[in-house]
Amino acid sequence: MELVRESTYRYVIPPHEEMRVPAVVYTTEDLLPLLTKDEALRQLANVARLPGVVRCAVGMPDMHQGYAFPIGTVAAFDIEEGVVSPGGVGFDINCGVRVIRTSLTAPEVKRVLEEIGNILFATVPAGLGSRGLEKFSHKEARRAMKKGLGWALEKGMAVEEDLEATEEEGCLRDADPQLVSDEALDRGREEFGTLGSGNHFLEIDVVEKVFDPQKAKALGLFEGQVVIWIHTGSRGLGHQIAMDYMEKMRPRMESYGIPLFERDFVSLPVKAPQSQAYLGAMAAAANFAWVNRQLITHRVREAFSRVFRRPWDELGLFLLYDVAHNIAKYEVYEVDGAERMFLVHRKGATRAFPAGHPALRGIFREVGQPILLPGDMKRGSYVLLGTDRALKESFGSVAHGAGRQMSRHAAKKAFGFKEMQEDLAREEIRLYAVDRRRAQEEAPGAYKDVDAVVKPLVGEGLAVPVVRTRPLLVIKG
DNA sequence: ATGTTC
Repeated sequence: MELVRESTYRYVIPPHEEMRVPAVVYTTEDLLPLLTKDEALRQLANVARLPGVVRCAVGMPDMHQGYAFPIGTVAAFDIEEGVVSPGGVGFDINCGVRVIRTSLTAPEVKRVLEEIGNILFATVPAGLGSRGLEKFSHKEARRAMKKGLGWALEKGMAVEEDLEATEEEGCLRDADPQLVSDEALDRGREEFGTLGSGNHFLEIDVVEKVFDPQKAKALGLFEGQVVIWIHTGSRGLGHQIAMDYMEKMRPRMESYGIPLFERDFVSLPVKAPQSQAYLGAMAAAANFAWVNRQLITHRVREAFSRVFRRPWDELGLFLLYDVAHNIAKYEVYEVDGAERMFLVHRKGATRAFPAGHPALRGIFREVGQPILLPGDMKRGSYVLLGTDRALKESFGSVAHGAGRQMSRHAAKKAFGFKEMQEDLAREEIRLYAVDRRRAQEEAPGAYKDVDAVVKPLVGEGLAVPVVRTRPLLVIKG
């Protein structure tokens, strides 16, 4: 696969064979060997072969092989000529990240860290197959999927500020819960407010470095501050919807003359009825995921309130922001000199809108949209801001995390749980894990260095760093 | 990622 270096951190696969547009990859020389060790570049070239793909297929520095589209991909499709692809969204629909601010400092929280950790570990269901504390009726589950965070607001488990600080205000209006299968709905009903497993986590971090004091202040962030990270998605519900619609859409591809590059590389024209149905069900799963992260937020607020014996708002536990990194949405871009609506797929990629963007609410319209970019449980995570450059080059998108550099299998063999826990303890990081063997797959060494992943994004002007945080306490499924 | 098997 020919990869041409066009600038320091921007590489291009020129269109060849049936590629309709180039593929662009943001990376560093150091990360380049990781990009070529699997099928990710070939998969990205396949994305560039799909009908109606515009400008370029974009690969991020955390890109690696996935089912169909690589994880770490952004691609936009023309509404008339283009396609929608469930494999361009991923199985965990609206997997995403949120950060809760606090007005607490590290020393204040360290004194009670064990108590908070024990409460959170007991009250936030985590692990594979974990069930929520409450099983909702079919009707209630459908209402939640239709209304997203508006539903949590009604239930007294969210405040208005939470909606303002969430991408799409936590609700895709196209959601149609009637398009969600009974099987998917039944899985979802038991999964409200659960963390899940794999790379999902709940973390208490401290802001260890401020890159931009003015922007940090505008976002309510300061050095030494305690913040909480939540990474989870739509659990079995989204997974079931993705599978259901791949099965429905696959047999229709031939009649539209769309090639099937691999089993899960399913796509149909945006206008096809099956595509529209997928988008309605996908939106329902996305809304469910926002509710899921909100219910966990509610538990976090309760835990802090209990330990500090003060209401959560007095402790400053407001939402910094919530971003989706597995989703497809209609967005406006300028392509070939004209502004139009496109269907943007982000799979393992985070939206990165700049200040002034009409989709942003409140303070974010002035400052820009926070990009929440988690690293690993030892080296920490970044908060950055979107830029005009990202809007012009990468469909307002950047990477979604450090990205794996080691397979799950290899990581499990390389890292024992106890040595990992001890290694973290030396850094004063407390680790809780439901499944120890599964946690081994998530060892820091299994991930790329988050600093290295952020470097090309900042270097090419797609994002501006605001703060870096480091973990004090980690909960894994 | 996922009732650990698409």
